[in-house]
Amino acid sequence: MTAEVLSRSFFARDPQVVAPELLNKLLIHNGVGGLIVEVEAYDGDSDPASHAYRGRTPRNDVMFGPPGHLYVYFTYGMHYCCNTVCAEEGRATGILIRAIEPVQGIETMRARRPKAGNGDHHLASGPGKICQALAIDRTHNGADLISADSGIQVLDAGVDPPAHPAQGTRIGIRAGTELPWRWWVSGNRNVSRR
DNA sequence: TGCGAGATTACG
DNA sequence: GTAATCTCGCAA
Repeated sequence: MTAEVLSRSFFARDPQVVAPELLNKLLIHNGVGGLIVEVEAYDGDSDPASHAYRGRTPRNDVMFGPPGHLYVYFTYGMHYCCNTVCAEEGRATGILIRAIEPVQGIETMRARRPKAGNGDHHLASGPGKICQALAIDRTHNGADLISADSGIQVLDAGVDPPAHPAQGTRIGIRAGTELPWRWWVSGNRNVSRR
């Protein structure tokens, strides 16, 4: 399998452009990961659903930094969610990785997700589940996805994004609910809501 | 310094 | 339908 690290410039574009192109890319942490099959775009100070909507804070600081880094946040007292930072430095955008299709290290994922039951499509079919399955937490906030140092990378596995990804509104938000900034691989069983 | 809400998950 | 669980960010 060919697998090349994505370039910084791949991420240095509008999140609404990058998001559908992230579908079928490989998210890997230390040999454990899979194909991205569901994403949501968040567009900084123009997007009322974004954590950055009300300006820069310690929590959302990474989103204001250079593209190609990982923004990890903790929510509901128990879950981590991870995003890829996009656009130019100073503009706070992120793409929430909502679901992946397990490909590598599936047994490791299963051990980390004892509540997943049978079926690979329960291992990482949600943003909190991904971080459990890939062991991503706040220590990975700001990790560089281009450099290999962090152990977390987004790779081009040689699978093209879908020519016609499914698109709809984002999940779990109160504001900006009308914006159609969620994309997923149509029919994939790993998508968080089917 | 206090308090409300949260880009969720799992179980009843 | 709703409990679990804790951090952040704004208001006072």
